Amino acid sequence: MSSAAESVPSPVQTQAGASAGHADAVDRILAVAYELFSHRGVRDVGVNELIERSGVAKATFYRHFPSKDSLVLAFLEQRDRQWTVDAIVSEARRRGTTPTEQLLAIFDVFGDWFLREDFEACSFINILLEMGPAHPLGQASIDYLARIRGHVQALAEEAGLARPEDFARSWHILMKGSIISATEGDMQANKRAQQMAAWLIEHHRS
Amino acid sequence: MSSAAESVPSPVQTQAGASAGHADAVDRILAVAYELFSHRGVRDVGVNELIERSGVAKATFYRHFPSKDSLVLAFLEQRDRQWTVDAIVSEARRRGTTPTEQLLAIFDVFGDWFLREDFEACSFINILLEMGPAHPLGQASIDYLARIRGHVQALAEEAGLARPEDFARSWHILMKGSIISATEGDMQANKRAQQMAAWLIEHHRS
DNA sequence: AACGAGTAAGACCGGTCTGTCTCTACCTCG
DNA sequence: CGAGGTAGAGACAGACCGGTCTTACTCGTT
Repeated sequence: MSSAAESVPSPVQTQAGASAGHADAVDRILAVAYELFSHRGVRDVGVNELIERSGVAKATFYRHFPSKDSLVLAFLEQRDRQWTVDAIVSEARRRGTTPTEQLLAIFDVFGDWFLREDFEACSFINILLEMGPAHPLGQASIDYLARIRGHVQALAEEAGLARPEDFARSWHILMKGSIISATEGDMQANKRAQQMAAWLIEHHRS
Repeated sequence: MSSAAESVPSPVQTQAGASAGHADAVDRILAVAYELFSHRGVRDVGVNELIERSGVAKATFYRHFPSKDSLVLAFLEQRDRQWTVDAIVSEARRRGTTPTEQLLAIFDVFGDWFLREDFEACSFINILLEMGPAHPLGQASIDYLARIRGHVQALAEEAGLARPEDFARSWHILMKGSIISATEGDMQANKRAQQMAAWLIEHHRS
């Protein structure tokens, strides 16, 4: 179940005392990986491009990440922190005052996100569909998607809605569907989903 | 807009008069391509595997399809016929008597489809996300997704619903979101989407 | 001053990719 | 019969893949 966030080489405690001169190689690799994986997926990005863009030797790369897939796992964890938590959930909580407002604000945040010219869709969906649900990276993506549902479920409980888990699963259908529609070019997808989301809230009151 | 269904080598009128002895090579290639592309996407399937599985020489393959991408375009067209039209839309129309029932029956058909052990998700979404919306194959996928919306819009018009295009776009969000949820393993995703779909119909009456 | 750890640079390996080309066999039509 | 088109089989090219390994350099610590 929670096999997603586990043994990925933590970029924090890199090198206990022997902190090398330049910016840590691990940090540079992770920054480049985030940029490339989030916009182009996994298979389209090769190890050679990753090391060239991060100015790192191949041996250094493989000292910190035993395989390309392990770097992808680290990217997914980073994506959960920077995108799911910081960019979406925290921002939506900030924009609303009541839990219900905060829930609906998710689709306002989506609206701003859809308009970015480097809109990259949801990496968890992308990688799940790219690798398939049986692949370890697909499994990890499923775990992180479940974490997103967990945030929604927490807000539903704060709002006192009935059957919070069912609510979160239906809500997530609206989130994912609107992201695909935005990828197709529908810039009003967030508004359409938000309208249906309001009806969903209404039917979960009581 | 409608650049999707165009110059793909039609498997019907292959060889006007010089019909070769065995089953047409084009038909075998297309059958194998449908099986492999629908379940594993584009990049995971190589030309060598395609020709081996269809018992065809490489030169024969490239005589009929100038590139791998052109075969993918032919697959997308076939997918539109066999899956969108025959398996989903026609089946949903068969299951319901009124246009409203036929619309809601889409999610009953989805329910049966989700339960298949070789459930392969939506090839148009898969390839759109795999190649990106800027790639020709991603563009073609967007076109075929628009055709799906066209079927929904037609049913909405038959049902006399208000703003049929907006209705179809919202409806499509539910279809796509439930497919992703099914890929994650939620076998009730069709029911959740169907409930929200009923509310959507309700709000488009008048 | 000497050492060891970590680094950049890049050659290298075996394998895969799309796409081209050659060769031979067959079948049909004139 | 013979020509032309289509077929299967497969070698080959050129690029790229993930991953291993060697070399030389730069540090901080002792």
